Amino acid sequence: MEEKQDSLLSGVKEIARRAKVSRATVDRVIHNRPGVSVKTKNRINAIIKELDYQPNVLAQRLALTSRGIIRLAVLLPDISEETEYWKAPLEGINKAEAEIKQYGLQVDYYFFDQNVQSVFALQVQQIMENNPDGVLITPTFEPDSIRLLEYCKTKKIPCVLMNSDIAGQHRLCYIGPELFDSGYLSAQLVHYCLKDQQKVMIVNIAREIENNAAILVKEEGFLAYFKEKLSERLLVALNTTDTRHHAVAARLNELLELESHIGVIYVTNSRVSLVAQWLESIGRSDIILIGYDYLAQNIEFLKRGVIDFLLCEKPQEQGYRSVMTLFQFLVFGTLVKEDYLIPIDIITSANYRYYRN
Amino acid sequence: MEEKQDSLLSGVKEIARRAKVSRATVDRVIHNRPGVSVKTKNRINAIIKELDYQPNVLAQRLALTSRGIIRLAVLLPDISEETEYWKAPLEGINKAEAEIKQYGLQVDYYFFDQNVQSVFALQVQQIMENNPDGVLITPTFEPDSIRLLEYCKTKKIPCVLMNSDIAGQHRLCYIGPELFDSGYLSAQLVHYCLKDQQKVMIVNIAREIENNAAILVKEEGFLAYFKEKLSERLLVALNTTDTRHHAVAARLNELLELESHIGVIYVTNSRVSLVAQWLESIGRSDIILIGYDYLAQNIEFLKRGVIDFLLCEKPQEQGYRSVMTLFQFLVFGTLVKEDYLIPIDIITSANYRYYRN
DNA sequence: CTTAATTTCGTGCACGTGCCCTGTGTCTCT
DNA sequence: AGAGACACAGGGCACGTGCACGAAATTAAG
Repeated sequence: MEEKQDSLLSGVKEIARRAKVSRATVDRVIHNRPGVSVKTKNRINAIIKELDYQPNVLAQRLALTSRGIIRLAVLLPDISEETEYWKAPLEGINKAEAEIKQYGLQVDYYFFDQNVQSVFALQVQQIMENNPDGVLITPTFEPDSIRLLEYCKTKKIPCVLMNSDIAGQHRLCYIGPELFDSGYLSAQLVHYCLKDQQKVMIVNIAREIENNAAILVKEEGFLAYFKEKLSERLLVALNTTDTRHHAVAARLNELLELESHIGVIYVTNSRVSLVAQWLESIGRSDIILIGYDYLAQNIEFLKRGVIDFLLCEKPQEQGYRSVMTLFQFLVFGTLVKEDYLIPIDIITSANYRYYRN
Repeated sequence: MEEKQDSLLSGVKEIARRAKVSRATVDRVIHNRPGVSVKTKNRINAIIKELDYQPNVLAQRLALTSRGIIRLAVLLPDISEETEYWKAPLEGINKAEAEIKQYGLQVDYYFFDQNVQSVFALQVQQIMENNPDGVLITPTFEPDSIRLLEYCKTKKIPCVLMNSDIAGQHRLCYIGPELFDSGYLSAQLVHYCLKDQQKVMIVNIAREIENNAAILVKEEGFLAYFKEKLSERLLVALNTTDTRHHAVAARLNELLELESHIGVIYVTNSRVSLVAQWLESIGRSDIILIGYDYLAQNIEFLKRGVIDFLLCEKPQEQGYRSVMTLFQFLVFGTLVKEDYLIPIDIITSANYRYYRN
């Protein structure tokens, strides 16, 4: 025995003392390594349970520092002017990276243009060739995403999906909002604001609407609410794949001509600022405008009362949490029980100051 | 020199190697301890800056384990049936405690009845006698709270205020919502929901209304919105210090008799479930109801559509963050730049599933 | 110049864990 | 009886930091 017999030693030492074995043996039991008889194993496990032993996370990580580096592959849309949104998840990822890089972790970034599927496919290929220890992707294009997921499954590489999900695929977890309920919630807000005899316009602005799962699911949720509580006849839809301002404005003018009793407009993504700009230009401050995401330009319109509600889903936290989940899993083997569904936050001009993305 | 000359040692060792001194000297410089010549100090500081040295938090804490325990005093309302709300901050505090107790930290709890000032005063006295290293309080009664704050100031004990603030007092920081804007936001929601010719009822239910800073400030914010955007004449006020259900219901019935065109009711605290119960009993599902806090009973009414909006201010996170702030300050000397204003979240039947207190 | 006082700096241990090595005793099979 | 497999003991190193103690260098006092 190397230990003093009296005191409240913590951790493995104490277990070893009580079980009258050495630290090494306790260590073997804790890590399920061979070389321990069943009898001893049981005895040690009983003591572990009795003491409710929790390993000292600090010491654990510290000890792990000396081992080899772990490489994470992160696949994200790049940050163009038109998709400023993706800055936020990236910031979250950077933050997580900064926190854990000193513990032997490295993040490799792969970017793609959301409008160009071939680049996405290429980056997926790259990731597979580089053989990372963990993967984090936003599955913008489903077929290639599934290819990557299959690869991860066979290689037993944990993969986290972020921002939108793919049903029925094997993955470590999904971290992001429940998009259906996001649309449903929007409809509920619309309902509260809607006066008698007014109609609602639902606006999709994106280069690829049919391939954009996020938009489609939100719209589905939105429609579901109207079917359930109101009537689909109150809805007027507008889709435009031309995302330039004048094109959007033209379509909106056109439609407003036909439907004069629009009381609320719901935009299914962060492009709501285009509609806000238009609304302001035609001087219609009476129309309620609901859209997505805590972006600088959206907040400006929110302050001025042009945009009334912004729905936000903590993109920064999504990024941060995704990386941390991979980290926890790879380093400590923390098993992930379920998806982490991000809250759907409602932001107005009265509470945006306190929001944290 | 004890170091190998070649490689990428991290941390203090590397600095020591470059400065051609020992780790201990670097250590002294980092912690501003005496015993280092000005020349050496400058040289080391330059290298620290050059390398952008960040201490390894893990190793830091680990090393601190051996030192004496730090005691935190926490002063909270106790959890009675009528104030279930306080369970949440307590849970947050417990969570933080669990995380940091293995690093030599201990939390002492002091509870009081929100209706009995004398107990509060007594507990304040107790805290001062026990001479803690850090203090966390919810300043329900202002005079005694100020007494404690003065004590902390002279003794240089850090003190965090949670849930509501006291203006102009010296303290480490305030962690909680901006209550004025909370009321203001409620009024904004009311405005969106209000139909023509409808009036709004504002309801205060509490034993002590005049002494309850939280209620008063929220009400102020609410009124401010109406003065600014609508008219005070649309408001009907109801105060009751009798918090039993039948008393509240009686007062509500009375008032509804006089004012038949009530379209929205705003309850300034978590007692909103009392109003919800009454609304349901008289079968008025048309009246919009807005109140506070993610409590089980409130959520039940939210699900059933009796309550329409709940404003929530992450009470659990408030507790967690308060303790962690004290911990960071006491253990690492992390200086606290400013108050942490908690977001004001809007919860409806469509997004409550994803809310995290 | 010598000696004491003071300043300046180095060494070694501790924190709890993971993982390696060597040695020793025990049991089983040939 | 000898060989091999197994179950452990015991020690050691590493991770990066904080700190007590002692050694060395410098300065002040005699």
